[in-house]
Amino acid sequence: MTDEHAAQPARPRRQARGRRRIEEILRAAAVVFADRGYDAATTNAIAAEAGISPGSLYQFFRNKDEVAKGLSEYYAERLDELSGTTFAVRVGADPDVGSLVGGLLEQIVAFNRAHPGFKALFSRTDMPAGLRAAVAPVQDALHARVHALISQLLPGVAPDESARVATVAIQLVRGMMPLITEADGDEAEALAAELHRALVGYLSTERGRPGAAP
Amino acid sequence: MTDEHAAQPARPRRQARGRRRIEEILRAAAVVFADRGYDAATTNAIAAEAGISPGSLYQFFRNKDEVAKGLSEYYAERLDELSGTTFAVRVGADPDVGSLVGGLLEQIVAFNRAHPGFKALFSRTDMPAGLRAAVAPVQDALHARVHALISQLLPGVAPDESARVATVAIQLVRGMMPLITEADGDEAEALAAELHRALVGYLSTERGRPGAAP
DNA sequence: CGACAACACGAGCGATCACTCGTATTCTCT
DNA sequence: AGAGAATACGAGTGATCGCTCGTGTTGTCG
Repeated sequence: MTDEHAAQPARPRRQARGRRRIEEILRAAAVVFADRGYDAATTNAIAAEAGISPGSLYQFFRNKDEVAKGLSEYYAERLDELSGTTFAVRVGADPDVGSLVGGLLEQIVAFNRAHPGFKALFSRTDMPAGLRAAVAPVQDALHARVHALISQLLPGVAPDESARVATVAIQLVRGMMPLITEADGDEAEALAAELHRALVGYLSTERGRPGAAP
Repeated sequence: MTDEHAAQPARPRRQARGRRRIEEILRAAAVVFADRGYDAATTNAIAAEAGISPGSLYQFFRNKDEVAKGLSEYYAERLDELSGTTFAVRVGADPDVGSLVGGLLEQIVAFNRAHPGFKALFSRTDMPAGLRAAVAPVQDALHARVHALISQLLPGVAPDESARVATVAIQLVRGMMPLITEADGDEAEALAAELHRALVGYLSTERGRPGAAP
């Protein structure tokens, strides 16, 4: 939520009250995005949820896309907190793909449940241009992390191929996440288990030197 | 595009001209949905693309959601044409999952390329309520077909589990399709190959009686 | 305290969009 | 031919929404 290197128009020195407001607005935005989706969410509804006036929202965010950007940066920080424990797994000589993916998936599902607004910003297959631009940096950061992990898992694979594998793995998870988070209890567990199968199956397929087809 | 059993308000007896207009409107809707997405598509833009006035569009469709519904039914018919050749595969005693999935995938990718509006209606993870309702019948029909196929592929699996497998398989494809259709040439091929790996890997994982781990 | 900036308000502006309505033209059926 | 239905037009309506602006309040710093 910190705000580095600004653009040309001098940005205000935030007071403590203002910083609290920003947090509150992002919390409200998450709520509204979560249950109406980004397009249907109105800035007035976000302001109302935050308990402030529409004008006040624009004291802190230039427009709706900037709110989405702020929220996505917030999520990026929350993900960074996980990365120390989750993504920074040291893969040994003989990695157990199943339990590795299992542990990761469990945390990712938990994260999505804990942050219902997350999938409104990240788990969309088609995004309006403004939203896409707002979340792109965070998407890229996530991809870099997953790519690093995949590279360790598939040591012999060329970087551009492992980058593609990372893209695909992320996309598979993104596609399934709405199904999982919207299902209840047992069905959610079962769907998560299916996603686990899919990922493990995917990452375990032969990917050797060209020419070898079993 | 035929129109069965109407609701209570008596529907007009369509003339040949009207039937042609409906086709033209759906074609226009596909174009506009494809390059702006459903939410950003305006009914006036659809009318303009179809070369008619906004009022004329509403001679044939009650509202925007009905246009989406009409288009999704059109796509359903196109998919039905494929089903004779594609989905009605007789699975032998020893099915080759790889080539089966490969053949299917090839046709599905081709279908998505040939019908750019398709993914705007079907490959979204979050849909506005009206759109969801409009495409639900077609989604269900597609699910039934895939489920039938999966049941043949996984003979020992209980119906509710194979239904879930069908849901997951469809979702994996839906998630990947935008990536594939928006990539160009080689990258699209590579991504399709990755999706193929993922599906085959997924459908080939052990799913037997509990307790048996290789 | 004085002054200046940050924060806050909420009515309302301008633009957009789904959809309507009055009217005119074309088709179909007898 | 003539009547009624279907098709066609397009300016316009009502509602929504992102965002602004004038004004007032609170915090900060000397």
